[in-house]
Amino acid sequence: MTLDDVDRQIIQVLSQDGRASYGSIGAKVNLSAPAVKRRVDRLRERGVITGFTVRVDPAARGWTTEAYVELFCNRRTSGDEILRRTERYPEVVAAFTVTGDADALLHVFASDMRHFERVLSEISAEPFVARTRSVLVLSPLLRRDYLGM
Amino acid sequence: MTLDDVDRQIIQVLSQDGRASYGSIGAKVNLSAPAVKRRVDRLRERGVITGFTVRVDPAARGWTTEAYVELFCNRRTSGDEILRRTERYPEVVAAFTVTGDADALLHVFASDMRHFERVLSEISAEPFVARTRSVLVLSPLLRRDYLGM
DNA sequence: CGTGAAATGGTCTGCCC
DNA sequence: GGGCAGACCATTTCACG
Repeated sequence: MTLDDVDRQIIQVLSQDGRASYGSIGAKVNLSAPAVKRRVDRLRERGVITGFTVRVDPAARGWTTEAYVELFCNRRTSGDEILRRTERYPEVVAAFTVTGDADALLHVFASDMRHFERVLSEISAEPFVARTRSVLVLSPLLRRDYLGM
Repeated sequence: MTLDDVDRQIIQVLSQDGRASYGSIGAKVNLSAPAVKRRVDRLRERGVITGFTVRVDPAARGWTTEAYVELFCNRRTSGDEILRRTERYPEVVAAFTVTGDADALLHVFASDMRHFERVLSEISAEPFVARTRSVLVLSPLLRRDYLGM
């Protein structure tokens, strides 16, 4: 379960370039390419690295509307049920149960305001949802995809 | 600025495996490897694809505490200033200006509650911050890194 | 857990459609 | 815009320290 310093360095390099070759990673962390590969394979097996993705600019893809939607549930609704109902919306990119007065928090992308309004009204109509409160993103200031810690 | 259907398919494949070879992508979208590469290069030039990253499980990396922090600012603080002050915290992975009573929203990861409390008090002590309100994540239900739209 | 070499397979350029 | 061919480079597996 413990990550050593080299593991952290490898993750750091991959976070900045997920397609970096094992050789080039090795050059930065003073390791040979096979050694880097073995470490990456092990990090995947251990579940630290869960995969690789492309970073897409939401606006450039045409997703101009971004919001966080707080969900207030009627009865005590389980996280599993919230997940099952909300993951069917492709617009929902993240969902959490949270502390505070709301029960859950959804991160939502939509192509425009009309689209967002439609999705919001559909989510609001889910049987377990009592009400919602939306916070719309005005300007995305920072989007990191890794932590330098 | 327009993405055609093949571009969307390529992004979809890359979102599931950011290290997929151009040949294997081409097999799925009925294109040759060089054709896929040319499209990916063009998507990068146009700013649709901003890069490639590794997907890391926060818990497996030791980040067990996750929170959203709403920022209430004293005077009218510009987004630029909020960015300049908050990006110095490696724990802050995302920042937005938002609608509603709060001025900005921060997405924060910390190794534990003590760590989070320390970061929160440091952020609260920033001169432009009047007060904060934190929503702690209990269970991450869903983390998508792409939209199927 | 590391290295170095050898076989495989992917990338990428130039050229043609 | 896409396909093809070939040179080049990365990945991957192996034996070995």
